[in-house]
Amino acid sequence: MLVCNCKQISSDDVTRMVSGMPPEVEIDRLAEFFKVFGDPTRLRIIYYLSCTELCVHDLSALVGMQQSAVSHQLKILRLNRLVKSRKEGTMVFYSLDDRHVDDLYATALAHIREQ
Amino acid sequence: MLVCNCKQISSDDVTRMVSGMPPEVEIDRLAEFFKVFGDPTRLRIIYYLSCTELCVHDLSALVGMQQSAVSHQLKILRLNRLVKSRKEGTMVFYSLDDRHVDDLYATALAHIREQ
DNA sequence: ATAATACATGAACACATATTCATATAGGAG
DNA sequence: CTCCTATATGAATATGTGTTCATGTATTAT
Repeated sequence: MLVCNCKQISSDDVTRMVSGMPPEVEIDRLAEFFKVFGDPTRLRIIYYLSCTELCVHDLSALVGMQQSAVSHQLKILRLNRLVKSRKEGTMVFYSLDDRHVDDLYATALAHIREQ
Repeated sequence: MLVCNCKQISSDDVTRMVSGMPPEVEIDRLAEFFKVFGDPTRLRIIYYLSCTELCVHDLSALVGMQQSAVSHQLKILRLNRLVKSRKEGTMVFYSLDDRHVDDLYATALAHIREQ
């Protein structure tokens, strides 16, 4: 790996940086994970589920979208282990399934609220 | 806003949830912000900049992408105030410009590393 | 002046993604 | 059984996004 010498970065430093880099698989999973939060509809769903457990119908009423759209998004959230579901009769109740969600939410909110 | 009564959620609770919901503009900015982290190339750039200040040429060598691609991504990072730039002659040095970046990175990494 | 280097940017293209529509499945009521 | 409700899912479509290519701008050197 060649690097220009504009700042005279030693090849040791380069080696350290490159080897400290998380493996590609992890970077990809990380990107995938952030992408899940990168959609307003999913963020609204996450917000409402942070208030209380909700069924799909209630969620779609609250976010003002069709049931199908909400189901599709819930599947993405489920696959990324951000929500879990519980079946009760014909209904499925969803709730948050990750203690990191609130942290991420709060940190990101702090960022965008700074000027 | 109508909600089914499968869990007998009081209309007071609904009002509280709905009014506690961040305004649409904020949700959109939040999604936009997370979207910035939702790309492997940008995550790699962020990682290298978390090690040290770097010029565009070095960055493109490190991430193994064309200078143009890196410039495009740096613009996105700059517009979202995650990196700042400093000009020195013909070169432009980039560095991280947000104290929340490390937090987000660490929290998300903790999530994906759990099982 | 010209040449060379560093970076930025617009256009184009390929690919991903969110929503809608239609339909399928599954459970409960009659 | 049939009907209805709740949810899931595949296909289609419109929109968004990342990369490349070509080119533009700016600074330095000769």
